[in-house]
Amino acid sequence: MTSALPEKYDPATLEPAVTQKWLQQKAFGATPDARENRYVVMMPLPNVTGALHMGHAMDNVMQDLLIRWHRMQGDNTLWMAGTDHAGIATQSVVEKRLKEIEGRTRHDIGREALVERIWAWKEQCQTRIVTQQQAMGCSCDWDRTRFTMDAVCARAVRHTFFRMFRDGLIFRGNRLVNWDCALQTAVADDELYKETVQGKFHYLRYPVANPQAGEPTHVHVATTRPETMLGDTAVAVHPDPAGALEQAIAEQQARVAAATPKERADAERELERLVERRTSVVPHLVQVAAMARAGRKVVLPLLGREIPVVCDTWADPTLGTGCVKVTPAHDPNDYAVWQRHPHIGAVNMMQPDGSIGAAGGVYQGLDRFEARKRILADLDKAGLLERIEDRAMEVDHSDRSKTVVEPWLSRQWFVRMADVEGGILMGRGTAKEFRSPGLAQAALDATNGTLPSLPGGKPRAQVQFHPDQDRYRKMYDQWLAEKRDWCISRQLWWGHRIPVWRGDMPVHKLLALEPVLGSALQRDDIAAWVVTDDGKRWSPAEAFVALRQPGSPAAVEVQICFRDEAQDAQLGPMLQGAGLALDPDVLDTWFSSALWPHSTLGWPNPTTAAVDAGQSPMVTPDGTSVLDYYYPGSCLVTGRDIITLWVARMVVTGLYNLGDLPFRDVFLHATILDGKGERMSKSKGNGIDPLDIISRYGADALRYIVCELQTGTQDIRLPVQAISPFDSEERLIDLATAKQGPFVGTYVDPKTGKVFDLVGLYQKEGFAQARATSDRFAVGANFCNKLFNAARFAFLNVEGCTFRPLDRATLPLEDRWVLSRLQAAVTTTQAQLCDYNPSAAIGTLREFFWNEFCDWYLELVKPRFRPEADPAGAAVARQVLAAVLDQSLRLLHPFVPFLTETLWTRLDELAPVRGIETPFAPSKLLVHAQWPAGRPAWSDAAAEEQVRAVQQWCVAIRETRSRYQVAPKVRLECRIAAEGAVAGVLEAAAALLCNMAGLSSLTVASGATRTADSATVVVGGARAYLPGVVDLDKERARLRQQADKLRGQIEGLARKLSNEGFLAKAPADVVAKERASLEAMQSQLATLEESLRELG
RNA sequence: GGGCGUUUAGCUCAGUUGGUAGAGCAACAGCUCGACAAGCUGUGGGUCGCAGGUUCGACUCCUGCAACGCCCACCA
Repeated sequence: MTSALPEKYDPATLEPAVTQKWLQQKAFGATPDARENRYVVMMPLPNVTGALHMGHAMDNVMQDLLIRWHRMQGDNTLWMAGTDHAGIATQSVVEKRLKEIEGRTRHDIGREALVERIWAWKEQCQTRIVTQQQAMGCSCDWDRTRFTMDAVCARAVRHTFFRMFRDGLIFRGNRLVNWDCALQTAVADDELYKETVQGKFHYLRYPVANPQAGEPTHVHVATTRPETMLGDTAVAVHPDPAGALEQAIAEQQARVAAATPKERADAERELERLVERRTSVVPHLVQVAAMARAGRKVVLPLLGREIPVVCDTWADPTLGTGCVKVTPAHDPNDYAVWQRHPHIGAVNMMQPDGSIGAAGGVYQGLDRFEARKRILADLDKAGLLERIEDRAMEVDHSDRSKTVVEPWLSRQWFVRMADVEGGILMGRGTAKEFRSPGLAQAALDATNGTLPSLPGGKPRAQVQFHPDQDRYRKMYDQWLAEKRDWCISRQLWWGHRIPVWRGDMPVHKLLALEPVLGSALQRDDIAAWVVTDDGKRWSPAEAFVALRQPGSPAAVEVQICFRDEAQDAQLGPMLQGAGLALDPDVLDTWFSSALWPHSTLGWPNPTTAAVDAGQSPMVTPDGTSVLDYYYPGSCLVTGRDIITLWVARMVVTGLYNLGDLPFRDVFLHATILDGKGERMSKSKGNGIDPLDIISRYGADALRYIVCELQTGTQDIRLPVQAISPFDSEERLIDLATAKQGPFVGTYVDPKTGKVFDLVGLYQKEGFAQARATSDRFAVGANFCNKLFNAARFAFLNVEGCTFRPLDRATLPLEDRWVLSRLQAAVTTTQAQLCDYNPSAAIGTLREFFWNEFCDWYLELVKPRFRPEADPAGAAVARQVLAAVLDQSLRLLHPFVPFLTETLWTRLDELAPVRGIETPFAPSKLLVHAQWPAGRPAWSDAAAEEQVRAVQQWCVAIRETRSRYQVAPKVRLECRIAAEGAVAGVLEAAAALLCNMAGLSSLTVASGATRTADSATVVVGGARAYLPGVVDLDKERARLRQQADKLRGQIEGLARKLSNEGFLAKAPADVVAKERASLEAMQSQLATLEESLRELG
């Protein structure tokens, strides 16, 4: 069977056939074997929130590039694929659609129905994602694909939670969280974004309770969120307002003194403002501070609750009124005040849905924004609203629901990231066990090379960031250094349920249970804690002792976690009988993705991992597990936006569970932006589907461009147009200027005013689906077309090629040259890939293949394939051609795998054995072919030098022809006046030059003379005459122009070389180089001048 | 407010340790010559954001400024 190529390059038919072939042959499967060298990449698992966009394409292509490159280098290569359930993100997408399309909320349909819909959505997304990845050529081991909520991952989550819980690293605390009132869940700091809103700053007056003579009757406070006053538990004032203000004034004076003229005015204005407060504010504050010390109170307006005045340095006499209302349950700073003054207490005035709770008195039930209006109106009526100022504010919004988040006091689960007393045992029970001060510290040590050595004394590996180690490590370090506790509970319906049974229990009941519980709780698959209201935490054994002491609390909370899920069913009923219930919350999605590098490999026990039907086993017949073989991995490829969210957490859990890093290298690729410079994202609806690009340009073109775009750390702006679905003729709509439509990912066509759908999610709603396109990818398609056609030409000529050992020294010039250039390309490409520079690597290959191989070599060898040419020469040319094509296909394969694989098959049919001195290693599939090694022996400086001369002459002659508009078909006679080495080279290469420059004959003689109608071509110090090209005026002008340009350059160089400073201080080799180049120019100028004299 | 990044041809971007600026696309002129018009051949185009400094010499190093972007913190 032959695989003859079609006449035209057509990726749309070629690529699916290749995909099918790869998948059928399971070409990407990974199985542990005897090889020591392995290469493992864990795919940054896409969320099942929609289709992939170009940002994912970048991520996937970079990984595939590295994977294919390493696979060809002979590494045992695993690329693990999979998807993330993405708790809040997925649930909110499904909820949003429910709202948009059906106008219903999750509460309308209920928990079960919603979860069911999310599963259906997940299946749909996952199918689409895998389709997209396979269309892009991702060479993942598809038989090991995981999902963060599948049985294998779920078990790892469970075990990790259990271990951390048992180690006391997971705890439940009453903390202020960012509350999303729309989704009704806590969200992490990094799930927030800022938005500037026009808000108002309200000055309120709180009456003093029973004011005494000489005391102010009111205390003034200011707030942007007046409704939070319902939760106020104190008013704070600085303990020493006068002193604090004086200090601020002194600091400002110093600033004025040091200010640049430009800053001075502002600094002085600020100083004046502060000085003015000495009289306008401080006397009042001093009185208030005295009242605070006297234990005086103020009356909370509207509610009539008396609240204390406290002294706290949080209240800043330089700002606002100098006094602050304290709302511990709804403001992080006020929360801190509460921690310093526990007696003031905290009042949570808000319900989970953002409405006012029971503490809000008559305002109960109102939405917070409605309550704000009513409260302001009522305060105004009571004469307690001093004034209102407009003010622009940066307000936190939830990334998922796009609504304002509220700081909200609630009980949540946390992972302790800070150092703990006695440290933490990392990798417990493994050979790599070590002790770390804390989880965050372990991750910091991992990038600083300060992890303790392995038990044998060998130093541990260190995480390295590429391509800018310093910059990205700084980001990572800065974030981790805060060691902030990680809030892991989410009040969602979609995710891993928190596996803790808990409930309040009267102490006498707990103590009565000791005989039963005592022994059970010592098992190593059960962990339990007893927690008191005031935050004490005891192990059960400690609790049984402590709770018998006098003064112990009457009730405590009991928390129990089982290591294995099955125990929930077995022992749950008993716990329920004792008044405990399974925590209703689910885990933060990052908790499961943090485990990805080992959960996917079957940790904690690959032998018993419940893989899906049809998947590859986790353990080979000889007993090697994928976890042992493939962990730790090699390289993590991702965008810099999740260094903190994900990278750091994977390092933490890898060290904690296994005592070893999940990867050594982190490759951070560029971010893809849209035409407006905004990051592509699913939630913004500006992400374009790689399949749209593929359908127009092909996956190889997409990959080529994505590689070319990845230069270093530069973000990539990708202007995108939609192809109008409303016209029969193609019409492009610029997405940077088109207005957004009603739903995410829909836009309005400016011409027809009709809405179209770019993300393909609203067909059912009747919106026409539009494909996106970007002409940037045409460049990639052009390259593929060139590759295709060059190969086609080669195939016309290599048929019947047989291998016989060639002696390079005897090969014709052009053959030695192309092998030398190939060798250079191999070495350079390898270095650039090692350097994580795909753009440079594909640039090198393009340059070699197109500008050297196609433009010169193919043209140079063509004569040898003509029927009248020497058959022996043709045979050698065939062999060299096949060999260079072979190596080129291998080199290009990681970049443009589909086309190269297709061409490889054909090449194998036409010339099964290829090589120069010895045959290259064969392979049926290019995927598994051996990567070209550098062959220093193929470097041939002499051949390169000679071909360079041919090229220079050729270009110079072509330029002359072009200037005189000599038709390409017209073959010119050429006489070159040259001697010595130059003449030798030209004589040897005369045939090549005639062929390339369209010459009928070439004579090289020291005494060559021009005819009257000759054009003159000057290269270096030699001259060529092209008779028959007459126009003496034009010729003179041309030569003069050349000479003038040269004179300018010579003048500059001469000036430099006459500069004594340069001669004295510049390195000798630089001076020598400049001298040589000056001499060369002078020689060429002399020749030009002589030519001009000849013309008269 | 703190930290980081970017600014080079009309566009998108390269430019490794300082030695007079490169590519692709676009533009212009000419080519249907047996692989390729998604191509071939040739041409034009830049005060390297601005101002100083170091140096014999600065796109490159230092300082300041401007514009744009990102991250972190804060905002009663």
